Amino acid sequence: MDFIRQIVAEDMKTGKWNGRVHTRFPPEPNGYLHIGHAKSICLNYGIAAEFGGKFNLRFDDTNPAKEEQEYVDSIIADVKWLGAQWEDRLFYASDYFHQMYDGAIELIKKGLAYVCDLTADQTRQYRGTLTEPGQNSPYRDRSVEENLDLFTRMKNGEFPDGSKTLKAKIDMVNPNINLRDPVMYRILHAGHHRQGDEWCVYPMYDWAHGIEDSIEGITHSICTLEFENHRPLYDWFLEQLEWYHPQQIEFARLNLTYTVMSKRKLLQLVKEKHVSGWDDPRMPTICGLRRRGFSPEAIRQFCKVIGVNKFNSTVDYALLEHCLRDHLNATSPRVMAVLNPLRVVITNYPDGQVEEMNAVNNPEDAAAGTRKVPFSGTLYIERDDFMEEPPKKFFRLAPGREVRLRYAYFVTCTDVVKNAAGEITELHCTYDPATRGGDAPDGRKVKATLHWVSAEHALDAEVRLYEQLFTKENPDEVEEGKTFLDNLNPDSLSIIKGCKVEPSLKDTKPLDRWQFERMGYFCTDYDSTANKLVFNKTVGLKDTWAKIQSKER
RNA sequence: UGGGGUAUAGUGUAACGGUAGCACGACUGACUCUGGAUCAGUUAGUUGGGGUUCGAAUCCCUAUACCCCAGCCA
Repeated sequence: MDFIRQIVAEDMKTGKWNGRVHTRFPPEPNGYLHIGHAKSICLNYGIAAEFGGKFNLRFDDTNPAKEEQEYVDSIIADVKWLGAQWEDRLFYASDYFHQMYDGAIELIKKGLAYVCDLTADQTRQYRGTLTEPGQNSPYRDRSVEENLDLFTRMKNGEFPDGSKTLKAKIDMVNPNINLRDPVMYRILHAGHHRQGDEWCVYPMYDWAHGIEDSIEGITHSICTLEFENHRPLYDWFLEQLEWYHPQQIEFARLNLTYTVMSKRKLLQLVKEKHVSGWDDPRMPTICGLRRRGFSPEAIRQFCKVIGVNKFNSTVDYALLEHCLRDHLNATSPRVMAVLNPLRVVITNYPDGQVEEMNAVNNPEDAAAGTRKVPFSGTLYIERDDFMEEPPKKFFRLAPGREVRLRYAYFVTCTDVVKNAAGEITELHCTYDPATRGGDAPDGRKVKATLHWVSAEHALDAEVRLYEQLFTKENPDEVEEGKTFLDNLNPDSLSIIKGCKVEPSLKDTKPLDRWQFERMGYFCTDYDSTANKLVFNKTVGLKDTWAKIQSKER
């Protein structure tokens, strides 16, 4: 059990919150959610679910300059897709603006907040530095009446942006800089995506967040490590207000190898078109992973196994892939698809004959049933499954060698047909009619089983292959003068056209997940239509042959 | 140089004064109509130095390293 669940369990035992558990996920709608957010969602929702508590989805929309409805919509869709349930508790911080305003008036009346006329620049100077104390603002000792009057007029829009702020009167020499009279409100004559033009002052995070949690009756306010320095402020505001006071707990955010997670950088990748959009299958965004073919179960399992801690760490991307394969293996229907087709003619197969072969849909799941796959005298197999001069450990097809065509027949390669340039254009094989279905009655064995499609029945498809978006485990590790963009992998996307897939894929819909036998897991793309099938490679199967090859190289 | 945090195999984590365990990865092998899956096994760790204790990853001292904080962002 992680340290946060231990705290919650202990609180349940002592009755600290009267047996309640109430968590929340509070995204700012200024970007798309990514796998790091999934960690937080799974943590917060998971704790609520496990302890019989409640979970809120709340938009922390206190900065109209950066926030948009588009992000709100995507976040709702992503949290829902991940499986977290908030029932009727979808909230917006901006709906609490009146309560925040009232709270500010209260603090002014207690002499704990004041209107300050210092500019942003001056505020910075008065704050001091990490090692030097700050100085009191000359406006710090205004009377309650004057503060009330000025703050009201700030709210009414009488002053221009940046001309005044409301600050908490705490301690300008505190070693924790966050406590040196932090700004509670700034003037922003900006329309809010939900509140319209009602407000000319907007609350800052430190002031707003505790109030939001307090209003919603949150018990455990779980956030990331960088807010640890802010906890004294979170506590201070709620103590002075004497409002209901949740406990803030911080945990380490997720880092993943070969991945950038900062909103700024993800936004840059999108804006500068290094990727096709927020849902580019190479992006670590939830919508990107979804389009890539990830399942919510796989992401949830990943969030479970990485654990929760207070120290920074970087999780190996291979662990994510492991969780992915694990779930996809159990659930994905198998299908045969030839990505790089090589034509095969079965020379002794009766002219014009077509047979329907029985194929298992998912050997991991008997309930998935079987299907028929058409077989004929002209087929396609994978080019990589044939070698004219096979090295020792290559078990697949080669001249004179017999292999099995999955669910069909044993075939033996008799001839290699080449064009003028010496490239292999076609293979001639013979088949053994006695091996129909894939088993030899005489018990003889073959070392390989190949996937195939019937040339006449196959559907054309485009397949998009992906590699890591970055070439370095840590994309932010760069030489002087370079940026993470210099670590972009130029080969992260390759598009293969002219792939041949079995006819059962005819009616596939976007987001359908498949295993292309022996190739990997694939997901039907949004771009796919009945006339033009398009698949994304989610992740390859573990490939021992590829490993042998790369070792010998 | 101020304050707040954190250090366990290659990676992610557990052990809460009592045999350092699990997972991923890597490597062997078995099995297999997916070179998948499955199964069996191997590999490798408590940041350094002191102390307390019968006994320390755990408690104390000390050193070191890393992360966060000087937005009218969250």
